[in-house]
Amino acid sequence: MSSPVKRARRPSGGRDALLETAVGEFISRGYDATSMEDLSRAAGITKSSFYHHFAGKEALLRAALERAVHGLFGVLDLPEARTGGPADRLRVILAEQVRVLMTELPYVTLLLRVRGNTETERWALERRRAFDAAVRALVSEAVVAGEVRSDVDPALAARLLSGTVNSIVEWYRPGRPGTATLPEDVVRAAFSGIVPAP
Amino acid sequence: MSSPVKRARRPSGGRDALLETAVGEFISRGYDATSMEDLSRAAGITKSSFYHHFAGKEALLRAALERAVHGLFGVLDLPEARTGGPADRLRVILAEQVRVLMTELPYVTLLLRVRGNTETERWALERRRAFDAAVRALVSEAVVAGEVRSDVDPALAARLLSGTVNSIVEWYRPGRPGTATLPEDVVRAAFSGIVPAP
DNA sequence: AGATATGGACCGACCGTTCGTTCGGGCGAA
DNA sequence: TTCGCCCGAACGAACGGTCGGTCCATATCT
Repeated sequence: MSSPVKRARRPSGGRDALLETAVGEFISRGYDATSMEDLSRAAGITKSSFYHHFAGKEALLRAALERAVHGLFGVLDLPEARTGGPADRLRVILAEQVRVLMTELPYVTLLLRVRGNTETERWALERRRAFDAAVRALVSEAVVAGEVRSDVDPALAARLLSGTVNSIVEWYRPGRPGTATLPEDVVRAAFSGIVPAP
Repeated sequence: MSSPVKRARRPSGGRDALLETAVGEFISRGYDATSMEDLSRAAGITKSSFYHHFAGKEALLRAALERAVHGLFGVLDLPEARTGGPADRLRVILAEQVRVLMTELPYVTLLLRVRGNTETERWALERRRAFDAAVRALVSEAVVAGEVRSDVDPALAARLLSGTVNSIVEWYRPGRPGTATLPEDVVRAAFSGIVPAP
């Protein structure tokens, strides 16, 4: 038989498990405030062992941010996000963006906290801007097509939309009750009000 | 004549000017990634001179966070925020919260980035939670009073509201055109949709 | 008025600590 | 024996913070 599935024998695990642990630490303390020793301790190995799996601290950040960016842009490539009226496409993208945010929570959280100190962080910021620009263009399309009320500034609406969706990472935690319908709830809030009149 | 107004003769200025400069650096690089030498350079004085005005790095953070918290809680004490129906009070608080966010932009921005690494940061987090709890209680009141549609989960609505409002610090910059009506625009977006149907 | 003392603002040099990273080697499975 | 995985010890750099002292406008003394 061919080589079986390589499974982690130690609790520290392989690259992916190490990355997940590290991202968790980055999120709870902040990237700069987290030392390589913090990461090693959380993973159950020494600092020098960590360098056997990753070239350095920034390589960890890079790997995490790439995963988040990949997930986010995957939403834009979805078939349902590329056909139909602008308002419907916007609905699909919103709901899917929320879903990516839920499944890739730690990585997207990290992406949303990047400040642009290093080349890696600046790359991530540029990708975020590109994503937001795509959403903004879609809102403009929807206004022109008359599919949303004309008293909205597309730029403002797009910013508030991004802000609303992205803020979910501040409180959503997987496995908590009442969040199964979150993507649809967010779409409804966006189109008919967060606190709608009766 | 009595002693005249003491005015800063040097560009570096007194405590307030120093604090403003420091907060600006904290925001653009992140608190942990900003060194005391970065701050001194930005203020035009040496590191040791900076310690003449502030006890240390954390004292700067504390001063900035206190200013932000004070501004935010001032909104809850407004007369219009304490009388009338829950929906109207919510409207007032939302608009005023946006206004505080605009006038105290750098300080509130810093407050929203705190992670809880030090005692000062944990205090700030606790104050933020208290503010959010007040808003959440108000949303619940509005639902009970029938002033908003009953298909909203008050907890979710309150979280999305906070997220939407707070996300403004990510893009709002003073003196930019088209933001004069921002508080009212946010209230409208919250009650009838960010991207409202026609 | 002129000499002297006071105190706030500022500075260069330095301290101990912690940081990210490197290095040489140990150890068990294949 | 090789190779993946791991380790303790150490590196130079940068960090937050301290120290003794200079400068100078103003207040006080003679």
